[in-house]
Amino acid sequence: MTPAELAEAVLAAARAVFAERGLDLEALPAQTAVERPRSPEHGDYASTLAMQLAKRVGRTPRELAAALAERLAELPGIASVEVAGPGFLNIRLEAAAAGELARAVVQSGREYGRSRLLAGQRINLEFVSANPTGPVHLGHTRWAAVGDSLHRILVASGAEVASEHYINDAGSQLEHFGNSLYAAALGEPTPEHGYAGEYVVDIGKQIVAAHPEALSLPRAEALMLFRDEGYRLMLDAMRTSLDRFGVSFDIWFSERELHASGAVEHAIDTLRKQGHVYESDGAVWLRTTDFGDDRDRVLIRANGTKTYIAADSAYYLNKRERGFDKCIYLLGADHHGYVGRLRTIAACAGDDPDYHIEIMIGQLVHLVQSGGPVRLSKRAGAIVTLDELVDLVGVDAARYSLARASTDSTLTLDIDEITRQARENPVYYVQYVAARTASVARNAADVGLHRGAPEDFRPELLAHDKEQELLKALGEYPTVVATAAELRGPHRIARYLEELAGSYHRFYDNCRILPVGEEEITDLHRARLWLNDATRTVIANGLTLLGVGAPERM
RNA sequence: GCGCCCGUAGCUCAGUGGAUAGAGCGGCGGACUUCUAAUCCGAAGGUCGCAGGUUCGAAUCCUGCCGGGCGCACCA
Repeated sequence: MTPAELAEAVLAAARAVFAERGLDLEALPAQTAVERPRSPEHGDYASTLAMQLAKRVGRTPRELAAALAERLAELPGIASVEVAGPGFLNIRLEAAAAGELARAVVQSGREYGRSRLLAGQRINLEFVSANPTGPVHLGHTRWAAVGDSLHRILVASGAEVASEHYINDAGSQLEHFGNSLYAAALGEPTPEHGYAGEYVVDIGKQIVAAHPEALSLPRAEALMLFRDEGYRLMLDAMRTSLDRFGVSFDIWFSERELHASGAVEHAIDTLRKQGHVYESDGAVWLRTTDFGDDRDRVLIRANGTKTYIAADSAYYLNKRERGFDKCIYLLGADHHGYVGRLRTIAACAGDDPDYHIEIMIGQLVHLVQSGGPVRLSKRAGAIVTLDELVDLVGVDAARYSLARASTDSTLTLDIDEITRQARENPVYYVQYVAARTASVARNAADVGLHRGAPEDFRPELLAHDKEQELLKALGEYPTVVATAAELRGPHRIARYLEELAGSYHRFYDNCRILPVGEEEITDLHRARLWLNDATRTVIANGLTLLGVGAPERM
C-alpha cells in the first residue's frame, strides 16, 4: 500500500463516517495526505484529518478520529489504528502491505515518481540568460543547476516545458565588449565601460589568429569585426560550458532578432489595444500605474529609441504568442526590481499576473576563500566561472551543492572548503548508495541469487525495522517529486535523497542481503534483493532529476 | 524612505500549522576474518534573532522591532 492509497482510504473512511452520521459532506477536502511521523511510537503513518474537520462540523477531534479508526482498522493491509493526543490517527501497516512497495517500484522503474500532475500546462522556463560578454560565472551557475533540475522535475510531472536562454545581444554592452577585445588585441588599456580579464585577451588573440588582417583594418571596421567575432566565440564558449555542466537549452533566444522581427512594435500595438499606452513629452508610455506600479514607464524615448521595458514586453508577449501559457523566469536577487515590472507587463497585456507569469527570485551565491570574500564582478575581471568550479570539484558535486539549497537562501560557498571536502560532500553519500546497490546486484548475480518472478516475491518477509524504514522512505518519493514541482523546489529532491540514503545504509548495515558462504538462498534473500533494486531505482531516478550521475562503482 | 529575501547546532543549510526541531560537515568515543568503512552506532551541541498576537497546536501565519543581503532609471 502506497502513502497515496492510504490517504485515499482515510478520505473514503471519512466520507463513510460523515454519511453515516449525517454530517456535511461538503466539509470534506478533495484530497488529504498522510504524514510520516518522526517518532516510531506514532505508527507508520499519521493523519491529522480528524483535527482539521472537527471544528467545521461541530464534533470533537477525538470523536471523529475514533470513528475513522474503527473503519480503517478493518481494511486489509492495515495492522492497527490508534487515536492519540488531540486527535492524531496513528496507522500501522502490515509488513506485507508495506513490502509490496518494493515490487511496485522495481516494476515501475524509471516511471516511478513521474506523474500527470501538471499535464496540459505549457511552460516556458527561462534561466541563466547571461550576457554574451563574458564566461558563465558562479552566479549564473546556481540558476543553471537549479533551472535545469526544475526543468526535469516539471517534465516528470507531466508538463510540456521548454527551457530558454535569452541572449542580450542588442544593447551597448556588446559594443563595449568589442571595443575591449580590440583594445586588448592592440595591447591598449581597457576602455571606459569596457571588460577586463584574461578571457578578453584570449578572445582577442583568437580573433587575430583567425583574421590576421584584423589589426590593419580601419578602426570602425575592426571594431565591428571584433564585436561580431567576439560575440560568436563567447556564445560558443557559453554553450560549451553549459553542455559540460549537463545543461542544454531547448531555445536560445536572441534579443537582436526580437528587435529585427518587429516584435517590439507589435508588442506596443498589442498593449495599446489593451488601452494602457499613451504619449507624453514626446515619449511613449505604458500606464503601469493602472496595475499598482508607483509610476508609469517609458517604452519609447523622445529620441525614438526603445527602452529595455519595451523589449521585455515584446519578449513576454512573444512567449505567449508562441503558445506558452505559463512563463517562468528564474532571476537573481540583483534583478528583483524586475518582478513588479514583468508582472505589470502581463497585466497590461490582459493576462493574469498570478497565472501566466511566475518570477522566481533566487538569492545570490557568496564566495569566500581563505576567510575573505571573493568578488564576482565581471567588469573587474575577477571571475569565478562555471568552468573553474567544475574543474575544482567536478560536475556532480558542483550541481549537487548548488541544487540542494533553497533558492530563497543566500548560499555561501567556501572555495577552500569545497576543494578540501569534495569527498565529504553529501552528493557522495547519496551516490554511494547507487554504487552499493549496483555492487550488491552484481554480486547477487555472481552467486546465482535472482529476484525471481514478481508473483513469487514475499513482501511479508521484509519485517525488520530497517526494512520497514527503507520502504517508507521509498514510498515518499512520488510525493516529494510532486511537491518539488508544485513549489518549484529542486532542493527538496536532494534533501529527500539524503534521507533515503541514510535509510538504505542502515538497512545494509543491519540486514544481510546476500547469502554468506555456502548458505542456501532463501525467499528472504530474494525479498531483500527486491528492496535493494527498488532503492537503486529511486536513487537513480532522483539523481537524474538533479542532473547528477548514479555511478555503478565508486 | 519604500520593496523583496534571509536570521534554526561551532560551520553550511533542511523543515508548504502538527506530537520530543533535523541532516551534512567539524569535534569526541566506538564498530571492518562476511554483500564497497565514501558506511554504521553512541554521546555532545538549540532562548528556531527579539517582543507581542492568531490557533486545540507556531520555527512555520499576522504585527512591530533588531541584524544581514539585494533592489528601487527615458542604464543595459
